[in-house]
Amino acid sequence: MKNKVSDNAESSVERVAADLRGAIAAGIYIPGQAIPSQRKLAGQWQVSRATVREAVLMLELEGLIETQHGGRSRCVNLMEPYLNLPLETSGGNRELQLQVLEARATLEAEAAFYAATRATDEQLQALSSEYARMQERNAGESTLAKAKADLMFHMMIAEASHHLLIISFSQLFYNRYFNAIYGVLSQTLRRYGRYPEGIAQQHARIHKAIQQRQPEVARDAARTHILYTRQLLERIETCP
Amino acid sequence: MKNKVSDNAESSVERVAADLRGAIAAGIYIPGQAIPSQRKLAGQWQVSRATVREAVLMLELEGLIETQHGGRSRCVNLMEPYLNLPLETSGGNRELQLQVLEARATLEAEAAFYAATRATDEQLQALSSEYARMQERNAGESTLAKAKADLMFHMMIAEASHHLLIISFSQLFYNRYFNAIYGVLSQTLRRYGRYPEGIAQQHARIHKAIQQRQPEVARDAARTHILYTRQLLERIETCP
DNA sequence: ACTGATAACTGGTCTGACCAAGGGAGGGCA
DNA sequence: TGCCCTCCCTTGGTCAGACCAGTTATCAGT
Repeated sequence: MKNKVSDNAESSVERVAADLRGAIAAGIYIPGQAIPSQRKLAGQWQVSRATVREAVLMLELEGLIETQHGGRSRCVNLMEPYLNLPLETSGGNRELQLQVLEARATLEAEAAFYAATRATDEQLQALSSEYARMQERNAGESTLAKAKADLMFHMMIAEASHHLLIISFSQLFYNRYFNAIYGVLSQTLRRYGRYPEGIAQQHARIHKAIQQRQPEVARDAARTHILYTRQLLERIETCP
Repeated sequence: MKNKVSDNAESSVERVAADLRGAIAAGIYIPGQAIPSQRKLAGQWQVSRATVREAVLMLELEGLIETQHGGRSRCVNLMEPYLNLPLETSGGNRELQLQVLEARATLEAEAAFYAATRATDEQLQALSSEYARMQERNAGESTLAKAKADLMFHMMIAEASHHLLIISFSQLFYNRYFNAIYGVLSQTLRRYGRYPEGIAQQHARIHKAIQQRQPEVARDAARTHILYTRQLLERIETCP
């Protein structure tokens, strides 16, 4: 008798598609980043390219990846269609900045949590390098460069979370609200002339927690960090 | 410059998929009925079987067709998942019978309309043959046989409509409510000993209108026919 | 440093073959 | 006669290798 529901004898293409879906969901392939070519995937899974093509077609119809003749196939950002918020983010709108930072608090906290849980050793190492680089850069470079270093640090944490939704959302978030977020940093720097003590310490705490794989600590550290930033903005607003 | 929206240079697989979709939507392939094999489709469209397979896969993921290893691929009934109504249709439930006939009035009317508009010449000829056969059978066969002949006549009209939704719905409708519908016929026959005058005339009118390709007339004739049947049921109910 | 040709990719399609599973026609059995 | 079983053909699933058509990175020449 056949068992349609839990059919163990799944076809090759379904197996490949499931693996690929899993890899994407696990953040092994980052949205916007190219996935291996069909030929490589075929070799990797020991199936023919025809089978890989059918699997890739399935994922494409599901909206997980997109292909381009001649170009490489890449994984799409799942949040793209759902994040069409107005982006008048010259950095001047305080209310929006505050809201963005509130949303970011949750996002960063979860990203840090999962990064501490699931980051690969290579990612931890890369994060460590980037952290060191950020500290160097902190002494004597332009505000923009510091902002970008800060962004890179947080983005790497998001990617290390291996969580497709977090990665997708983070990408869009940082792309669209770069000004809103780093307008805070800019104003802070203008006011204090340097990073406030807290930020460097918080970055250190986040970094340490992730490196030591302490998810709860990392989540709390990230959340505290963002809310601290938010507080800075409020202070600037109320005490010009 | 590329035009993503109205890209004229669509790929082969997309063209084949579109054609196949069109053929199914046009009722060329009836739900439940097998579509040509991939090899035949490949020959038909002058493309490779790999391309056909990708097109078929697309339609399968869209839920339009289903494939079975070794078996033939067949077009699915779109309404199946949406028609899980209770089917206690022993033919005794008067209220349900009335409701069914009301729904059928609209369904048959539209089917007749589109049949008169889009039936192929072959289908008109087949319908004519079936109509003649139904008349012969009307003189001296079992009630069940008459009911089945009646059903066949209406089903052929539905198929000639070349309207996927009408065909899908008709299939399920007649399968599930056969008893509810032909309980009416059975009771009518028991009461009058033969078909009421009206029914034969109405069948003739529907048939004639479709043959002469008069959509409006066909629609009206079909609607009148079903509502007449409904009226019969009410009369039986109120005057036992 | 910039530009333009070029070579090395990529995805899209084709061919022909084999395997495995369903389905129908026929023969054997009761 | 009627049922069941087997065999064979067709079907979908997979494979290998090839070619075409776009993209992209490289590198020589300006």
